[in-house]
Amino acid sequence: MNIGEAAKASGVSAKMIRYYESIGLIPAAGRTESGYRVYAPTEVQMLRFIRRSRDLGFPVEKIEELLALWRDRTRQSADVKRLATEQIDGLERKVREMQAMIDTLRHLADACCGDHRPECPILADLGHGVEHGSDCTTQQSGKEVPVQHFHSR
Amino acid sequence: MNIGEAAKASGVSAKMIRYYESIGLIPAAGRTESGYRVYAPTEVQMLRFIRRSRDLGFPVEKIEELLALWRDRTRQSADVKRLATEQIDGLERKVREMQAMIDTLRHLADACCGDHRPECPILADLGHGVEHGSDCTTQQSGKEVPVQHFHSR
DNA sequence: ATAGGGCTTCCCATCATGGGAAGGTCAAGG
DNA sequence: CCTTGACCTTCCCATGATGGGAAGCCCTAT
Repeated sequence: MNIGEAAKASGVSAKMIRYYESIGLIPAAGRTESGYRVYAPTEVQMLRFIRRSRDLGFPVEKIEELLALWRDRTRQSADVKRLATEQIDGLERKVREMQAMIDTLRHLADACCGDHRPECPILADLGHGVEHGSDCTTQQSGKEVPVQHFHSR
Repeated sequence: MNIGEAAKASGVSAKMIRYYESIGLIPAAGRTESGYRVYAPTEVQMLRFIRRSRDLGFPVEKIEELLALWRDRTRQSADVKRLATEQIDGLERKVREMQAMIDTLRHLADACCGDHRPECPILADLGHGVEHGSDCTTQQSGKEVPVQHFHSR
């Protein structure tokens, strides 16, 4: 099995397989006489493990630990669970950060009528942190569109 | 106002200010005779605009567009709102992706008892996409811990 | 033998940010 | 006046995971 076939079978691109080898995440593959890398099913399985771990957002550094635990028959499942839990916590923190951005953006976008006129509370906020209350509603036909409540998270 | 003061006043590091200048996001600052960059309040305001935009997750490329609209007195607020909405959509997509990872990870972590024994459904899943049903509960004292339902966001 | 496709290595780019070195500048205090 | 320390300048390197591409070798089918 050469690198192209291993790539197809594992879902990891040939480029990435070489990269993982270069940084020592996987052991150096065997070679044919002409220098082509050769992969056995075991190695493809390891590549699939890496692929799935990446899909769950684990950084390569953590995958190194996961692989070590995978190979270690005397591992304690607590160690694996801790890695998974830390990963969950990290993802949740990022989600909270992005959710805060989304909430702010939606708040601003809701206050922007989005028409042909130049008045824009979004730019006003970015530029001055709410300077002149140039809310586009002040220019409109009397119909007040009150700013939405800001739900953080 | 030199670069250090502008950095403090805007919340953008001196390093980043130079970088933004080098990529043309901001115009080249004036210089003293000795070559020090000089910043006027207007420029600090622009830096604060950039800072706030970055805090909302906008990539530099989009900030360029936002700045152009900010300066353009004949802009249409619809254009600003479109940028904001696209940003919201992009963030929400990423949040959904991460939420899916979180759900999968929590599902796996819940199935792992996390004790001293080596049996681990997390590793089993990563290695084989659920091979031998080596759920740790099978080894436990009869008390079944059913796998949680998997809510995909 | 030749063509095409796959393999090899090596370099470059991404995106936004920080670290650090080498050297010039400024202000305060001896 | 000179030193000291804190600042500024430019330039190079690193991050993390990935892709693009060039130059050159190898294999297989025609």
